[in-house]
Amino acid sequence: MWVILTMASAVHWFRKGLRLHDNPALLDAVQNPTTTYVLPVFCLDPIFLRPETVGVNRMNFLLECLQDLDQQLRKLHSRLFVLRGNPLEQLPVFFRKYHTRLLTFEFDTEPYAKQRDTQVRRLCAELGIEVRTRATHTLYDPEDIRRELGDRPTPLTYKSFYAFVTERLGQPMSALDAPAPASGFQTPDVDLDTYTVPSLSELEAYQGLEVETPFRGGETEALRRMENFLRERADEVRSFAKPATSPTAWPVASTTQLSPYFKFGCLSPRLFVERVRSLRPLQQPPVSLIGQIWWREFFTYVAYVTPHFHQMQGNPICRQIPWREAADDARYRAWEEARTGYPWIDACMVQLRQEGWLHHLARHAVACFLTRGDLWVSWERGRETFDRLLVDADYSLNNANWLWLSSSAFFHQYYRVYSPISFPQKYDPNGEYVRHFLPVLKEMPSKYIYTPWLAPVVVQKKAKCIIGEDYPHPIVDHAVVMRENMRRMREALDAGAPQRVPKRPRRDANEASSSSSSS
DNA sequence: TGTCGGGTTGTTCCA
DNA sequence: ATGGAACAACCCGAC
Repeated sequence: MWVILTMASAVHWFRKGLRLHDNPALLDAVQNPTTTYVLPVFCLDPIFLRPETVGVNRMNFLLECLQDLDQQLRKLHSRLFVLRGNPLEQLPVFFRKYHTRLLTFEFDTEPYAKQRDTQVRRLCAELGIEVRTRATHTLYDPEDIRRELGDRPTPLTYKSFYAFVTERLGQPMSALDAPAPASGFQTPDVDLDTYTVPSLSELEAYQGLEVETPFRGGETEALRRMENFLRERADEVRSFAKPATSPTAWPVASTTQLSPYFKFGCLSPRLFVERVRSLRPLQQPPVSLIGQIWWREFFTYVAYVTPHFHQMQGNPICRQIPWREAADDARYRAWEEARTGYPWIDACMVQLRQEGWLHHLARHAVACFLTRGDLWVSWERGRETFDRLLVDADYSLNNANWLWLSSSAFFHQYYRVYSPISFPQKYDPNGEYVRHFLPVLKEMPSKYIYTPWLAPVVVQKKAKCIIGEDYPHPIVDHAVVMRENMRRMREALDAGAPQRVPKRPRRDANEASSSSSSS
């Protein structure tokens, strides 16, 4: 113990980036010449230890990531130190105990992380600890993009973002290897029985909650899944076109399902891009597999530089739309609890709750239904549900996609509405997906699987599913509310966009100029 | 403060 | 059966 107390240490703080490969901040700690020991740390922040915020499926996934990380580190004769509590309180105690001189971590763009990390930096300055960070959650450092953009406005379309970044920044950095066993990775052999990775049952708030997700956390699993997909489904990788994949494929999904691993950084996007590029010829962005990583890049960047990105109020790129009052939440609850009476929507919501994952187009369908399509409930509420239930819930991507689907930002063709009936019909005419996730409809004839309320009573009886008793009546009439909502959207745009020039009137130039000469 | 082409992933109807 | 137009008409970015 005396020895340890006199030797300086470097701490690598894992938050996301839960991997050993392509982790330059970890390598900075390992290779730092003025410190003897490396202490890999994760801090279980109580702000995330609540099932109302982080659902049981994602919490379990996180703990599995930490277990895997610990095991991988032990192969390097190191280990993971798991601190419990607010990092601003726990880290300094740890720093003093182990004479920390250097702190490294992966740069994080999220608002909570930004303010937390600012405080940690301040604290380190007081303690005389050097801080080094690396931006490795995305292909590029968002600060590099911001610097290149200079005074230009933030690109709000995929194409303009992609064109600008590829032209100005060229290829992303290549992925780095994990630290080798002989890399000088030294971790003191102390506190063996403390700072261990907890099991789910040790987290009080999660006791008694059942884990249903099929996703197993960790870098090892991420790499295995990626290599497996590249090997077994190479043709699909080459021809991959996201809009052409099926949202009803189950149990073998039509996509890679790597999103939970990207969310926690179990898998480096740079490594993924390099590995996919080894297969040729490839489909091109935006629909290609690499194109998907660019969507992540685009949304992460815009979320980073946009104030109040997670809400309508004060968000400069968000349409101001008078969504239904928050107090009137019967519709929201029906949606979240899979009781809308539209089998396609409800089946999706059951899969979301059980597995913590939905195909991208299924997310589109339920998001459109909750907001501009049918229920006219604020996208912020749907965002909260996704944030709690998705194993892959990511601040930037989740908010961006809700902005998109509610046609609040990025996407503006609000008259394109997903039908909860004909949309799933083209992928799954027999409704196998619905029958699996809503067993109450298992016996319903295919003709009525998406519209069971239209089935004659004898058919309902024969299927052992009486609408109104065993399965609810539709909460709204899609054909009717869709029209109403389009009109509402039109009104909201007229009211909220004074700079907008109405197309219809356009009488003459004089009138237009006199009405707009306000300053 | 114009114009126009295009926007990862709509639906319905008709030929 | 598949492909194209009507539906109603948005905003962004490039010129």
